[in-house]
Amino acid sequence: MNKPIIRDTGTLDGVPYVRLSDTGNFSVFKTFDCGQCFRFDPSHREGEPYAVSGVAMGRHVTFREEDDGFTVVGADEKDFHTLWEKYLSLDVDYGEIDLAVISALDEEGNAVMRRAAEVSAGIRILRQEPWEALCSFIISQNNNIPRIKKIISALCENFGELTIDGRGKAFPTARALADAGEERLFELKTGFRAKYIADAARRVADGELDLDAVVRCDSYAEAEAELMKIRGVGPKVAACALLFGFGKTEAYPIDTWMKKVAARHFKSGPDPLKFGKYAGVAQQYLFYMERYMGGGEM
DNA sequence: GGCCAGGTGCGTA
DNA sequence: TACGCACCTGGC
Repeated sequence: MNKPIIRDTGTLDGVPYVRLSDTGNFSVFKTFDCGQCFRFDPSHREGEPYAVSGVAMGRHVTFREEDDGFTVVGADEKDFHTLWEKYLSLDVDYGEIDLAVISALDEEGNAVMRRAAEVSAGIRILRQEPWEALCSFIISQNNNIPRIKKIISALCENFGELTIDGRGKAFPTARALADAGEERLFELKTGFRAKYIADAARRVADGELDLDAVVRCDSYAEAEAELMKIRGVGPKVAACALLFGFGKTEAYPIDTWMKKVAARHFKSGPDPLKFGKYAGVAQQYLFYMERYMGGGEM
């Protein structure tokens, strides 16, 4: 695979930026539109190239599409290499993964996967911070995306630290949410999830649950079991957290959309084990096709 | 006004 | 083990 090439660096109104080319088929739009993260929103003006802005890794940042790549605003060259290249999974060969996921099933299944990979081309599985991903997907249960974003934004506003450039609030630490307590969390409209967030925050803050150990854990079953000790974390929430925050690309979250796509396109399954290490990417392609492309009809 | 939203825990057979 | 059902809340 080609490594991204840095075309230009500089500052605009005192804010550093890095412009990149040779980023493969990477799509800012699809990556941030596919429901894997909840702290970014479109920020371009009408008629301008698509851009999203938000806070991740404790920094305020903008990703803007360019004709030959994209620009990161709010980062210098060093930030790009130490933070965003990994965050955006630009070090991963998606060409190779695509080939693997569209040849993992039988003939009929492969045709569906080819279509899903085609409409999802450019999506990257983000490597979000473990605690943020875990907490976010606890909030996501039995909930819709606008409200999920609203709740997370309220948590950040109330309990998050200011970003280093002072333009936003970081995702609150587990300690901050543990100290806030269930009642304060409930007041921020988290609903029945307040006790779940409080339980997760307490376990992490107390060191009872070591998130870094879960990241390092080679066994998916063990990692999943560890997260599922938290009240309110079932297989779906665990899988989402592990996929989007713990680097477990074999995680295969099955939600209502995946049930729809299975019913629509497959007699049974598909069997995630057939996708092996890249089940999570296959899942995201199928999910995106069903959720955002109306099921992938031509 | 009832149903649903990227589920989970709990009670019941 | 396998269901059905309640659950906070906001939008349609």
